[in-house]
Amino acid sequence: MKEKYFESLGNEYLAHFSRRLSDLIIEQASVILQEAQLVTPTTAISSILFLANEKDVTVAALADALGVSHQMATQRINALEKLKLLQRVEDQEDKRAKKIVLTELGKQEAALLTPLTQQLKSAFDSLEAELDCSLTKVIRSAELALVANPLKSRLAGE
Amino acid sequence: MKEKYFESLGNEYLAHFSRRLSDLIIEQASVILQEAQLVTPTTAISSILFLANEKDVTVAALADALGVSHQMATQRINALEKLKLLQRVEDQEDKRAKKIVLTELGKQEAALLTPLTQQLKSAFDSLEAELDCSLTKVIRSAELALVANPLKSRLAGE
DNA sequence: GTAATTTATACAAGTACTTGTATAAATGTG
DNA sequence: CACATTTATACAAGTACTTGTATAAATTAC
Repeated sequence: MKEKYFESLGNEYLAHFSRRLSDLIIEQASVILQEAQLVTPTTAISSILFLANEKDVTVAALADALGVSHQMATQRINALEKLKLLQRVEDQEDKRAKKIVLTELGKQEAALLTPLTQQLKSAFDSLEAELDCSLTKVIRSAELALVANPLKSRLAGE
Repeated sequence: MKEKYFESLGNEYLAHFSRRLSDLIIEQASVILQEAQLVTPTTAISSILFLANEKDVTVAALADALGVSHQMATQRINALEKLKLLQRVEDQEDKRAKKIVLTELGKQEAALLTPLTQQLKSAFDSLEAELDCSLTKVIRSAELALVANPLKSRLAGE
């Protein structure tokens, strides 16, 4: 098989490969969720589990906990609200804030998701064992390293 | 500093971290391109360089070379055409096909991009040296491993 | 040599994310 | 206590990708 041009590319293609890996994982995890009759989008698993375990969660609290922007949290919540997995409830003390609570359907999802998440963890363990590398740790370290010392400051001759 | 909930998450959050790394790299690389007065979007660097080095490139050839879908190639070409970096030219032999050629502006970009890409490579080398891990290789290996043996087949008890 | 298929391309809509902007309620300042 | 600021939320548009659908030209099949 002739080698593709992109296969000769090196680490300057890292963003591309990293994005592809992310998309692939989401795709493969979605298959598993769908087969388990779950409606939660893969990217919302962590939101559902967090809401199942915490009380008095606001948009801001969810965003902070999951390490995403408020805008992202709003959009994920909108998606889950459409799926009738959660509801926004007015906060009586602070009328700006809204409490986010799982519906009955949402709680059922959470109950099914919890064991599935454990299984997914073990699937990723199998992957990391095969690669002989703690992929998650390395990727998170890379992010921290780039935040501390961005590409610009790593250019030759700077 | 209190640990965020998401920091306690393990590899089941791999897709999220991988996506974040990709976005961060694109963001940081864009800064460098913009400061160099370049208009090429980061994600189109490889397209520009490929077109600068190859003749008679069609949409299909570009997609194949870069390892992306035809739809993606079409969209990237559309974006670069809007920026006046390339043109579509009717193929006289095969009237279905269109040859993609860089404009003068596109060639200027390519001339500036070539040395910058080398610098970016060394910046990534510095990152990999710091991590003591060939990040690109690991990420590509992960993708190949997941294609060969998807998450579903890695679930405990299968 | 007409019909079915394959090849080459492109548009449109959907997902997950971003930034920019907006609005309303709480808080802090003089 | 009125005015400015901060906090909490949300909508809208833009990017990079996906899938689904469409169209036209070349190839193959009989």
